[in-house]
Amino acid sequence: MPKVSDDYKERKKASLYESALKCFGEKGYQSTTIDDITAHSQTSKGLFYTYFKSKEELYISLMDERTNHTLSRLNESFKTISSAKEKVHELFSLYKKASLTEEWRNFIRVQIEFWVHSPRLERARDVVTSRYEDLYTGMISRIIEDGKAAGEFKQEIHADVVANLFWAFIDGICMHYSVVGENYAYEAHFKATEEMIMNYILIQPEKQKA
Amino acid sequence: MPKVSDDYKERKKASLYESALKCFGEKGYQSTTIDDITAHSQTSKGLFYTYFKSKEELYISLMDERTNHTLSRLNESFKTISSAKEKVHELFSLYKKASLTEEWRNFIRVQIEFWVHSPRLERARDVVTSRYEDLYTGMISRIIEDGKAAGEFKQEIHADVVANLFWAFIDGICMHYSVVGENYAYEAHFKATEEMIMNYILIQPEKQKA
Amino acid sequence: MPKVSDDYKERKKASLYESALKCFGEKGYQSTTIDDITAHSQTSKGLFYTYFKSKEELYISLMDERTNHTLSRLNESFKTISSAKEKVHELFSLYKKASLTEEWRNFIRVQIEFWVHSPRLERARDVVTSRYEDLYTGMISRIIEDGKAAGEFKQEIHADVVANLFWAFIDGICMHYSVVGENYAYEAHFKATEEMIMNYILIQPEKQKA
Amino acid sequence: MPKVSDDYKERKKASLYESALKCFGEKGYQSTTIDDITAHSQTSKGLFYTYFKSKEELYISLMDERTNHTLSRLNESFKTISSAKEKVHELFSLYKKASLTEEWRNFIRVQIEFWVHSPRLERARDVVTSRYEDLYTGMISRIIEDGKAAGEFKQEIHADVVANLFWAFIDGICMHYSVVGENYAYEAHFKATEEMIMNYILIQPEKQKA
DNA sequence: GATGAATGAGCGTTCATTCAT
DNA sequence: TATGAATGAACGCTCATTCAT
Repeated sequence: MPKVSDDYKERKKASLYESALKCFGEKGYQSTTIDDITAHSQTSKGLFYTYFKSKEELYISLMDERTNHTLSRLNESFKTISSAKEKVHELFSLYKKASLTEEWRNFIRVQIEFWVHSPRLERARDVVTSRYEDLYTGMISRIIEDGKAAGEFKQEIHADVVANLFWAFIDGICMHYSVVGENYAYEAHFKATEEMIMNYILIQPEKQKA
Repeated sequence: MPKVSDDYKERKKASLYESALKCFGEKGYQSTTIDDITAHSQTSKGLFYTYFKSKEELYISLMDERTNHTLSRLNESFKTISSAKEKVHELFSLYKKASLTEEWRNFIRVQIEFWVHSPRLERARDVVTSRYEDLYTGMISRIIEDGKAAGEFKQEIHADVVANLFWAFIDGICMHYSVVGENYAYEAHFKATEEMIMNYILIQPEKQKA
Repeated sequence: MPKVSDDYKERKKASLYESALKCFGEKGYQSTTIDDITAHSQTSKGLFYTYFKSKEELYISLMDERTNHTLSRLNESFKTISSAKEKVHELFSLYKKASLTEEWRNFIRVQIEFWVHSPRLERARDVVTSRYEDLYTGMISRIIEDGKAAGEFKQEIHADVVANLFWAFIDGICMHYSVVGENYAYEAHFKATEEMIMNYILIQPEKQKA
Repeated sequence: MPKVSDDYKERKKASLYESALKCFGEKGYQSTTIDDITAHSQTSKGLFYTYFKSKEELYISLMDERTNHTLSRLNESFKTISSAKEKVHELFSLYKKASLTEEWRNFIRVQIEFWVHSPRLERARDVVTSRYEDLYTGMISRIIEDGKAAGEFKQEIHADVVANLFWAFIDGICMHYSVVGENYAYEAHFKATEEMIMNYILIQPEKQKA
């Protein structure tokens, strides 16, 4: 079955990515075997290795790919929004919405495991540092700065600290949610978190009255 | 005679716990071998299995033990504090202080890995659920309720939500910190987080005045 | 039409032989993969299997072909030489000359590996036995007998023993040379070996005079 | 079954060495599996790895050990012999005697395969170079020099060339023998080779007469 | 009790071979 | 005819666990 279209190969690879994500989420990276992944993808062990150099390479490139993908989707969402405040609100809405699916919780579990592993895997460290550190935090940081410049946010807040905290809170909530499961009132939690952060950064209109 | 023997056994076991924690933090649970642990503890593989039924049992009971220990230390700290607000402040101080040591970051890494694993290990789920859910969150929840009753905190806040968020934030920050390492401005982050939460729960006397 | 096709096929096959020889010499038979060979030949794995039934079949037929080829070249060289002594001298000259090229050392390595493998591969055993035993040794043996009949060589020498030793010495030197590499003074070794053998078989005219 | 005597371990290791040698000779290094070796030694795969870091390490250390062992046995044989000529004769006798056993032919096959592999295995190259180059050839070279000094051997011969050729001839004969098997008249071959070499190096008494 | 030798299931990875296109 | 995707048996190596001493 040779000479196969690039599109076909793309789909094969995507299917392996998806299977890997599923299995990593269910059993963890280390406990997932190549057989698990290929069985889930309905292919053979051998074929796996024409797409990926090793299990580790799959892991890194999977996380890299998903992280990039999420990032560009976030950036996409911001295109039509001009207000910094609205952008922050949009972020919370997106996470609130995403959190509904089991697939999402699965992804979160994989992501966190990847993070915790990352200090021990050189290439993972790169992904975490360059993607998370630079891009994710940078994105929020820029929004905050924009909000400060536009007079929406307080001048005294530190954009970097808020950006870091934003992701720390999101990840903390997601982690708890992914562990606790259905019983976790994630909607109420996201709502309260949004309030806390907005309180912290927004110039409060009621203060004007006083 | 049995007294001495028991004491000796207790120390052996404590030493194995300590070694396990060290290794788990450095290499991860799965990558740590029994040999790693016993070598670090200067004992033999055989002895290990007189103390623990399996590697998994060690894992669970280690985490159980540490979680209990931390919990009682926290409760201890609260004994001399009567105000709810001060208790919350004390919590932040404790975490800020602890974060300084590498040993602590190591523990955080193990803890988070344990959490992420927990949905896949029945006994781990129990520990996480009963210890974290019930005790950790319950402890904060009770403080909040006390604060509400004492007129320190707003009536409209949900104690459970705040308690959950408190741990979610702490864990999120710690996770990022343990991954990012030295460059993470954890003190500034803890400070800002404390402000956000206090803002959210405290009845603000100064606003009334203004 | 079939002529052109056949010619094309012949060239393809020759190219595969050449690539195989190169790779076998560099990495060894077992460590050479079909991919190595086809990549070096710029063809596909599929095509390989239209020319050869298996990797082993290629190995056998490659060695068979090269052995035959070498044999006929040797015989060719003898056509214009009538004296047995000159023929033996020519043999040494040929090997001395050949030894200069890296390509040749490569071939020697492959040949020796093939020999050592041969007791374990039925078909290889055939090639070694029928080609080497019968033809190579036979060729020398006949030259020796001719020399004896012509009064050039001593009557008491055993043609078979000398023929076998001739190849044993050549192979021994070549093997050491192929392992030791550039530092091996192969020319001096060939020269001394020729002297030893000539001394052993030649009727020494000068001794009579003295 | 712990706390086992050093002697016991020594025997275990020796048994693994012996099994490995047997299997390598029969199937070749690459085709021999760890299971082959441990099955022959009646142990388990796991135990193998407490004695050897890897299959390759076993290979190298096996060859190193055998080479050293042979070398010291040769040196031992020379202790009671003072004449250089007698030493050379002793060498031929030893090889003639050894050649009788199938075990010996097996060893030769392994040795030659090791040599041919050696350019591709860094550690093997070391063993071949330092043991063969330095010790084996050096040993013969020194005997030749002694013979020259004692007036037994011709002054014009090059000790190094003769030493190298000695081993080249031995290895060439052994290689052919190990391939051809029972039908190879090794005794006649060794006898003729000894004559050739002796002729080449000895000062001939009959020349004195003339 | 304390040790560490012994076991073997299990996993990542390779590669000769097949065959649909 | 030519390609290279697909397969899966096989192998090197690891490691939790057992148990003889």
